[in-house]
Amino acid sequence: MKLSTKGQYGLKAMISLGVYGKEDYIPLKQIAEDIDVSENYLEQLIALLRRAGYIKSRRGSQGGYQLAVDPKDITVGQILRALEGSLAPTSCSCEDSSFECTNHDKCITQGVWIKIRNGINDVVDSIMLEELVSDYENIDKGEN
Amino acid sequence: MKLSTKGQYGLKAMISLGVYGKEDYIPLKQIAEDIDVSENYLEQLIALLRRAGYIKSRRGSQGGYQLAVDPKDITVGQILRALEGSLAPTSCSCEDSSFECTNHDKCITQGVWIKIRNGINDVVDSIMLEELVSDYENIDKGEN
DNA sequence: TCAATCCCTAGTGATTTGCTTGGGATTACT
DNA sequence: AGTAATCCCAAGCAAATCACTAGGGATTGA
Repeated sequence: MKLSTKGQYGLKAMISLGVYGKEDYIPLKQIAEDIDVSENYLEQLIALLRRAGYIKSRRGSQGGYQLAVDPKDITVGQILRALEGSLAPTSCSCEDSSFECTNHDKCITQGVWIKIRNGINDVVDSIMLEELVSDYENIDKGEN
Repeated sequence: MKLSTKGQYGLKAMISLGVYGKEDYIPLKQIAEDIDVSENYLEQLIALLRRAGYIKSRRGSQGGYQLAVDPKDITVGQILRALEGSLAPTSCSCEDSSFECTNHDKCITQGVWIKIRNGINDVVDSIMLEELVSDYENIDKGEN
């Protein structure tokens, strides 16, 4: 029942971009240093977030990445689902339900999995990226 | 972010034992048939639940398994944690915290993981095994 | 005694994870 | 126009984990 490192690094990348703001495009290299992960791997995670419409990019020299949305308009849940897929604990409790329980009316436990899924979504959709960005900025202030 | 089949089969095994009640010891074979899983695999899952004190066993002829607790005294959360370990989404958010974040004061995201963990635990600890057992019994009634 | 049952450990093929590698396309700057 | 900086993309791969299987030992009731 663990999140993969995609969710962990990817969310940190979004926080990092949130801190930089929207004036410049930040190169991959810099974000990778900030959150201590290899550039090549981070690139793949950022691609997921870009395809989801949460990050925009500019190629070439002076290029880089930037948030495509305002941190107060996006939830941690949106970010994690873009990176990890559904946060449901079983395939039979995914939102799209393309994987249905074979014995769907007799499956007692499916109700449990759906409650877990809803519980997770409630938590992560109640946290805006903005909150984490300002947490980060406050810690920096406190330490210097 | 998926539960393993341990949690899924193990919880079903507990429901099955709950339905049988405490008069007889139910042999592994019968439980395995009920929930459609191999005996050898189920045996390993039941061993986890036995070591956690939730199932008792009798060896030898006429032996088998039986709940060691009343279904109204045990939560789905206790069962899942016995099978899966902590339901925390990262090792740095486990209850025992033997895996600490290396950069523990600067880690912004740890707060998110702990909220997810608590959200999951709240859901699963609010469901008693008894509820699932009676759901099962009601479905059987409805179908025959 | 012996058949039924639980108990335990080791092995194993398939899948997923967490990357690395390497080449191509685009852009700013000179 | 050339070149360095950067993003984009797909393939490959070692290690870990998952979901079992296999098989032998211990215990108990008839």
